Amino acid sequence: MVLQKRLEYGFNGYKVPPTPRAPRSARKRASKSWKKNEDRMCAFDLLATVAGELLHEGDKPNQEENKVFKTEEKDCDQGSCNKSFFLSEIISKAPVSDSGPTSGITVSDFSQKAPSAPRSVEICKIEDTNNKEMTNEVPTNGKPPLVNNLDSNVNLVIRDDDDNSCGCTQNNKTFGPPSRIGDRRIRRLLASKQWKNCPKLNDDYRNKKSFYKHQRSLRDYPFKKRKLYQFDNPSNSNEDGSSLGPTSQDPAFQTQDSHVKLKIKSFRVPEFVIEIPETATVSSLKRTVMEAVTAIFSGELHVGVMLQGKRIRDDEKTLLQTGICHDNKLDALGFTLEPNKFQDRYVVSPPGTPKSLTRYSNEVVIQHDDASVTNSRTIIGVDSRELVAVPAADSGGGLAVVPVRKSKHAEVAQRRIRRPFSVSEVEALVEAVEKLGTGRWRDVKLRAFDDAKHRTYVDLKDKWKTLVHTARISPQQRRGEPVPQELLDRVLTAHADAKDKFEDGVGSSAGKGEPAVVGCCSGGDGAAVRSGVVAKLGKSDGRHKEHGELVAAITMCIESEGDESRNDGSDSEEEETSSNSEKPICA
DNA sequence: CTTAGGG
DNA sequence: CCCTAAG
Repeated sequence: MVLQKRLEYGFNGYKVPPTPRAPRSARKRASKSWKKNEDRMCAFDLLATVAGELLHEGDKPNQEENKVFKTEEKDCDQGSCNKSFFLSEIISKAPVSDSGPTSGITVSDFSQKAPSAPRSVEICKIEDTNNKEMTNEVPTNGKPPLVNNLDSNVNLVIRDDDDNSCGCTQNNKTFGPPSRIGDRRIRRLLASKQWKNCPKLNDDYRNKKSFYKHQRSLRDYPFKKRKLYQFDNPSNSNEDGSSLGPTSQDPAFQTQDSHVKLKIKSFRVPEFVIEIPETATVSSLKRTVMEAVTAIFSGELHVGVMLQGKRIRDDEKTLLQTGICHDNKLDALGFTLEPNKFQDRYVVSPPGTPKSLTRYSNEVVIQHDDASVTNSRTIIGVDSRELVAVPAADSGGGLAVVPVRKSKHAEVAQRRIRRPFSVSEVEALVEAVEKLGTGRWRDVKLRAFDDAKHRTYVDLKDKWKTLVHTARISPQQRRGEPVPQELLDRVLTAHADAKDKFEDGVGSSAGKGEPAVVGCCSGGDGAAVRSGVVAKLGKSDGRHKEHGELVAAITMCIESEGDESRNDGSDSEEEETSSNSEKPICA
């Protein structure tokens, strides 16, 4: 199930290695499988997860959860809450024909919304993807409480209600340090019950172990089969508090005869701004949007439940008691996702200086260095967020997501995003290798990429590898931003030199460098074009950083939906992943 | 930590 | 890019 999968992959969309540190094999597996879903919007499933589990958990309240939710106590009812994402969820009997175009992520602009829109479900947008009237009939089978219809659809739409500034600020601090990892947060939501009495779940390996174990059991439990507590039995809570054993909760699963099935057909992300150069590729755009959206949901989120426009504060109440299960109006039930105000902050450097956005919650920094690039910028942010200046440490041009891991614990090892080498970088690399030869990547790094923190010597070595490969194939087979033929020729030469040196001890330059190959490369007008590029590029001062110009700053590397799997494979080919559409989006 | 290669 | 076996 997606749900399970998502849990494994974590909140921010990146794979989450098995608990503390799993065997390489396992991690590798996870990594592999993840790649295939890399471009998928995971927030979607995530939300589904939240919603589903929320209900599930709702039946059996627990302290841990209370802590979490109390954070939002001071909430929207006072019109003070800013930044809450309303998830309007409805249950309709409309047969699911097809989610159609609405399915998936829709980025829409809600900026038009009335500033004073009351924080009620009314403002929630409900998408009827089928254009059918949404009804919320209660099952006629006489079953009272739960609106449960296997055929029912639930449209979940996220509405950004940011008009009111949030007053629910640091309350959370009172309730203990929130998890920084969204993924972890979710897990806590899922199995918080079991952790009620476990104060330091983060540090205890064994606990973690059992925790995950239990979690798995939870996840594996067929979603539709999960039962909800129908009766709020005080004694239950007691049991909860006294038991950590996974099995202690099981009875809950079997008590009910009716359950709620939620199906999210679509949702919208809160308003945010993205600005990318016109020369960016469509795939770049996609990636950018993806990252932005992912970022929004990757942090810690607070979940609130609203019924009839009213916020349900009592977490101890059962769904039944709150009436959630009864006559649900179409939009009666709503969820609010509220990013932790302090964790979900983006860091934007002052205008004029390189833009950088930081998301602490998932410890990913999105940076953009446009010191010399005026026409390309990427802004990802959520309005009314706390902004903090942060030095743009990244020297490479373009947008980059740099994992910033501060916690020494076994953190999720996120795959670095692809950051195609710009022509200027290639040039710098070639230049360095020409002097140092291959095999001294450390030196190459120091010499030419010392200030490019995101380029490790391994990266350089890899790049060289692909460069050699690129130089050997025909121009038509190359992808990404074309590398000037001149550079490729030098690559082959340098490579041959190094080879000679090693094999024959002969240090002749040029000479025997695969003639056939060279011929292949220089042939065709492609080379001419590239030459032109070279000319324009001119001599750089050896520093690639100053030449983001060519690389439309957005080094986004979207593997186009179709052939994404190709790239992640072995040789990460050249630049702009989406070589297929290197043409400007407009003009 | 670096290299060198396979994936 | 990642992961690793070897220096």
